[in-house]
Amino acid sequence: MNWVYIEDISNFKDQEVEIRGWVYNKRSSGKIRFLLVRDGTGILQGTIFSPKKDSPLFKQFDDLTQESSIIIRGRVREEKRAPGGHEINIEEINIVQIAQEYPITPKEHGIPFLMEHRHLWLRSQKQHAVLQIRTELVKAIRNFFDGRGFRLMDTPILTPSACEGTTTLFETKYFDQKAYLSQSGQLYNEATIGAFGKVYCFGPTFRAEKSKTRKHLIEFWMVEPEVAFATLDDTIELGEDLIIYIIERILEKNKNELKILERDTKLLERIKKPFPRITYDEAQKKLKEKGSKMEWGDDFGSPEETLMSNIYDIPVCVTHFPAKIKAFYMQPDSKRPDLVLGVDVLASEGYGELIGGGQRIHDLDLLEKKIKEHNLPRKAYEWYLDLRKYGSVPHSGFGLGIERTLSWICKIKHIRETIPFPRLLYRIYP
RNA sequence: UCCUCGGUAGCUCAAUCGGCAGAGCGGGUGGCUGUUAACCACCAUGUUGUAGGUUCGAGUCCUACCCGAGGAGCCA
Repeated sequence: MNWVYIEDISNFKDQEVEIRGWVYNKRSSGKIRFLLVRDGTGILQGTIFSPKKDSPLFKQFDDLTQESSIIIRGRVREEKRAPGGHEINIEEINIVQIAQEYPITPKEHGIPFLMEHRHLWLRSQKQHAVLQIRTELVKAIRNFFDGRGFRLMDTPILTPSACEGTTTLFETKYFDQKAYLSQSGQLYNEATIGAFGKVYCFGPTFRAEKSKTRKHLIEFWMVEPEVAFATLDDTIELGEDLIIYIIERILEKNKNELKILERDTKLLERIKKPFPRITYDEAQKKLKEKGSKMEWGDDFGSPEETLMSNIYDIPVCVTHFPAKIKAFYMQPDSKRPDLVLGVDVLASEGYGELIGGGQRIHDLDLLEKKIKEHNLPRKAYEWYLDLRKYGSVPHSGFGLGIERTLSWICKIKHIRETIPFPRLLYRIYP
């Protein structure tokens, strides 16, 4: 018999097929029974029809519990009354396992309970839809960079010291030395561009910050392109192109998932290039007018990010930040040395920073000076300084947070639902 | 780390002034030939987060602790 997946069911009209999956729900009405089966690709309604009450199929149906694993066989029909428009007349049920009483019922549950059952919660429709979009998002990102000739460079997760020094790192043992979990692959990719020209890394990132908000994960995924000879403007344009490519791709491939999530796709459809650009100076002034207490020299707070996304209905690029609120490697603006050539791309609809990046310092003397100013251990950065000794070039890049981007596209309230097993402050189970 | 809120049946919640701990879902039993989180009838379900205190009497008041949620700072 023909084992098929539910997503392909419309190709098997009036044919005998086999479906392997789990009981999503069941209903009965006297001599007709309805079985909703889930197989990871969709949900299909099966019917059992019998004039006799003591039919063996009915007995099997009655034994089934929510999430029991089964293999069913029968003929596929088009059926307007069935959810999804297709239905299977069940002729045979093969019970793989009768599930114990399933904790997640088709009613409401609280967040603590669902988080405790994350391993099962993934089976629910909305969670399934978000993660389905996640796989498409990752594929889109890879296609985008591969299609533009970027080389994938996997940067190390175990690193000998702080990449940026400022944020908190997870410390671990490396035999008889200390090591830290990576919080960015950027510095390493500033080396690989010397070998490959344009590169990207895509991997997990760890931040031991005690952040407890809907925008933070302790472990998250980030894609970081880096391009030799690229300026700030080049990197902004690359970021815009990437975001637009992702959106177009998901709008095309994930119509069904976006519908399940009740996402208003009009807000995504109107995102076009170029994104509005605003300097830090202008942004600070504008925010002050709108009632923010932010002074020149302060970094954007959460209320400021929200204010910004109320002003614009597509993502906005903020550039030219005060040097003192940004990382040591950022290239100063030649006209205003107190500013750096950095960019933050803030999402629309209040989803915060999607991209952070900019142009890096390529001058050896300047970089040495900055390392000293930031009290960083010079020895750890010897290799990084080497890159400025042997054919140094202006170069730029950025990092885009996968989960932030996904929560924005799906309009999910909390970032914890955008990764199968979120690592959060105070939660590492399951 | 700080601020705010919460913890009662498997789940979601209710319980008036401190006075018998209860409803829906889920589970069980029966009914129904097109259900859409089906419906109808009946049945069972409790260390009220933990420890102590006040009181004739505590889910309710007090103290400490534990766990969780929302937010801030920091960031992608």
